[in-house]
Amino acid sequence: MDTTQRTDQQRSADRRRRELLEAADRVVLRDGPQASMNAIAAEAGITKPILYRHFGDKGGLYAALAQRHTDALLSSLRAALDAPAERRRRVESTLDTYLAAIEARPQVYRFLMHPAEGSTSPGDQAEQGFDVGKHSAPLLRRMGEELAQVIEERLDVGPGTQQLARVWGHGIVGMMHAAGDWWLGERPCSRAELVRSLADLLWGRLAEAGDKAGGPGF
Amino acid sequence: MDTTQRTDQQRSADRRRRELLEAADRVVLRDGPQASMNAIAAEAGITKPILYRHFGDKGGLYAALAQRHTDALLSSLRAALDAPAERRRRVESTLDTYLAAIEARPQVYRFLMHPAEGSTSPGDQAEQGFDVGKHSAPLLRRMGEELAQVIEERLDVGPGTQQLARVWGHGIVGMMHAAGDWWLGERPCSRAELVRSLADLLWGRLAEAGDKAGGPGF
DNA sequence: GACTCGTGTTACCGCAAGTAACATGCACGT
DNA sequence: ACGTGCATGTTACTTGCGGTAACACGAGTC
Repeated sequence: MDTTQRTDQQRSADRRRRELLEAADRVVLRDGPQASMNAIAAEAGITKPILYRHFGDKGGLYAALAQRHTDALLSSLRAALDAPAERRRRVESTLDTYLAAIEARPQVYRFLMHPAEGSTSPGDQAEQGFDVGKHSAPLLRRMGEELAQVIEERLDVGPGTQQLARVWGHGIVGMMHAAGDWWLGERPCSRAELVRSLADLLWGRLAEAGDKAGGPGF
Repeated sequence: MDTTQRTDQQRSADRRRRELLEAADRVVLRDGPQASMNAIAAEAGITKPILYRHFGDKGGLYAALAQRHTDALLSSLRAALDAPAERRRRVESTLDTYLAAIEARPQVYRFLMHPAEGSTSPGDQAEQGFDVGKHSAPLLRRMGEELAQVIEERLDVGPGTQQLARVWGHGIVGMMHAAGDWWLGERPCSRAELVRSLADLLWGRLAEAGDKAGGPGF
């Protein structure tokens, strides 16, 4: 059994797969998260079963698509995080990178932010019990873990650093995501302002702020 | 046209509506967010069309259900936010209240955290274009706005307070949500530890922390 | 008793996910 | 040259869900 032949087949399959993913990408970009398998197949010039042979089910396609974008975004974020500058500047640049990305392709990120959710396979009966948690998108999870790792590697906050880093990683990512989502919907200010405000929050300006006169304080 | 009769009808309709919502509640508690209209109707001892007469469509039922829980949760949060204690303690208590809630009824909150999303009505063709943004759950939005208002009312951070308050409101809520969601899935620590860590983050411990030796810093 | 009106039903449509089962083209071992 | 695999493609189907139309019963009103 020579491996060259198998490699050939695999290569062609991989190329096809990439083509299909690009078609899917186009459709998602156009139709948002509710893009149907039929529509994607049509865009790719083929029919549904091929998609299913390549990706198993919709979740599989979703996962593959998500990974592409997640990888791309994460590498941008890593670059921002690794740039040679003081910490505050790096944090701001990272926030801005994320926001620029969701601003440029909202439909895609709207798609990415959802869990599998459409996991109601017909024959399925078991396993719908209590798989609680992990309802949030893989993208968020991955970003959270990634940031956690960066924090843990580079920051020294004494004992319990590891735990703290993970909490902070997910927390910061969540903050970024929610604020970004809200901002995208209402556009209440410029991206730069948003970035500054969020960085201020992380820099403890909330804790430092003085109470307003008259109230019970905050 | 006497109004007493109409009031009677309305009252009975309202009671029925509440019964239906409680049935829906039970189903969502059991089946999670993918609870079907059929299942809910069955739980209520009736059939689908009645649900549709009461709530219009699934989004309507979702909205009604969401409002109940959102109201309940928000009033708890407000209580925590209004308690007579120093700021840090109030923030921690608010975080803990939220986390306790999602811990107690994960399925419900999993349900609440989703947008309408199932908005593919059959006859619908228009309006699926670019309604970008507002993809996140009403619950998150409402919590964000609420917190923003509290911050704006009670905090003095100089000019631009209003804008800052809204950004912070949504950001903090997002942080809480994402961290909570992750925590619920992995249970890496106790609720109290999580609360402390998040409060530390808001208190600027990230900015204060020293760089670890050797790395490029963070 | 006919009229209406709210409550309930069955039976259906449209659509999307996912699956058989069948067809075709291309590389091979003999 | 010829069958044998095997990937690629198709059409046609099943299942399940959101949503609706059309009909049926029961209680008050004139």
